[in-house]
Amino acid sequence: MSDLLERLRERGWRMTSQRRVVAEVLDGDHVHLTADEVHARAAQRLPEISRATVYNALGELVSLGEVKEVSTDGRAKRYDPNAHRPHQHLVCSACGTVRDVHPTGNPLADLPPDQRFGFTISEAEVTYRGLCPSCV
Amino acid sequence: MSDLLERLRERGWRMTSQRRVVAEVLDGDHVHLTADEVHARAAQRLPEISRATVYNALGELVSLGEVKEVSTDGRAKRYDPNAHRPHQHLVCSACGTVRDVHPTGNPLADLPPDQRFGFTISEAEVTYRGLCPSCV
DNA sequence: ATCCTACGATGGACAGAGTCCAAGTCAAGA
DNA sequence: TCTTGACTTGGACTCTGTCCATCGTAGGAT
Repeated sequence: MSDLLERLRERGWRMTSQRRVVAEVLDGDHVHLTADEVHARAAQRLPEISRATVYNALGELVSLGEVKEVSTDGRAKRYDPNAHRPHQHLVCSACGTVRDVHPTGNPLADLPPDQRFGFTISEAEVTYRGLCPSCV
Repeated sequence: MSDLLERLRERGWRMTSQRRVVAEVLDGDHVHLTADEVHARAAQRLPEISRATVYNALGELVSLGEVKEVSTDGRAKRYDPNAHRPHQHLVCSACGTVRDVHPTGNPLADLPPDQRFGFTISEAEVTYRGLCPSCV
């Protein structure tokens, strides 16, 4: 079944029903749920799961590198399980929908040394904003 | 004196002591303050200025296009008065410092049509993350 | 210079997102 | 099956931001 569950088990993540449900909710492509959305979906299967547990599990998945946090709008963070293939995000300014996209080129290469100001740069995050087909 | 103040006056922005102080605090280069930081600095000069007023003024400056909102970390938004020259941001993952940078190339051009999924894209925001010289 | 009034400021209540903690529960190894 | 350290719970708390009724004032009118 789920690759994510497999990997977590292999890495010795203590499996509880709560963690399983959170991981299952996040599994898949083009998933960009907020913590509250994850909680709501998890609660459909496990009604008494608490918000704190969801936050804990999400935080651990992020630490493990299995999920990426995405702040698209300065409001709730979204959690993106597609952490293993580098990609960027396309965000609808109206409805907030998020899509994974794969631009050509490497944005890191576009930052010349004299623009790095002594920073040790580790990543470049690109967010494309516009209106999605349903919102035009 | 301040270009920003000049422009605001010309555009008929009703000038109050509070608004003046907020605009003065924001004036300058490489300024990326949070609303609370703006409030703290404004309060040094005008002790009774309220948080609501700062938020109102910031919101209006953003609507007027004189200031850009930047969410670098999913926490407090930062306000960037350098709204007239397009630029991107370099953020220290440790201390949160933000620098304006000017990458070469146009990130919008790096998103091929088949990666636009019917969106009408209006901008591309690039955030470079890494460690600043003081945090390495 | 003074008056008017619509627009702006105030602060306190409220809301949304997230963190923390003490106490209870349970996964998984012995 | 037992044990125990790790996990979960829910409520209190923090931080960021918004809302609103009331009060104050900038700046045009006189």
